[in-house]
Amino acid sequence: MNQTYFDWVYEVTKQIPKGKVTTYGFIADYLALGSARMVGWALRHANQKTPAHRVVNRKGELSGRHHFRPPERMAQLLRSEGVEVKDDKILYFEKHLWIPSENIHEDIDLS
DNA sequence: ATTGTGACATACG
DNA sequence: CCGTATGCCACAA
Repeated sequence: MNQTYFDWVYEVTKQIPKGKVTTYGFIADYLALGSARMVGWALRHANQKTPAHRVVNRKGELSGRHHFRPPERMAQLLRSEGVEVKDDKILYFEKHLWIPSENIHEDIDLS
């Protein structure tokens, strides 16, 4: 099976530690391929194993919550990991921010 | 090949 | 703060 851009997005997303979050832009940046839009689009196709709730937009807003069932689940998952969420925004966003390019030291393998 | 579609980001008024 | 415009580019039809 040919791996696609989507698979890379999933791999990066799976590297996000519990209690941390990152943005669509940083992921796109790390991949140096596609764009932030592609990341969001890819995550829409993400399976349940992908912690897509740890990816938010640049303002720290849960812009993808409508794709969760129910939508409140995204914030719920984040809170359960110690991330404070208020009004669909992450509080102390910078404190929880996790940047792929500064934290992933090994290349992602596509098998 | 062409068109439409985005869970975005940035710039501008 | 809000709305609009533009760039972005993989993917499906």
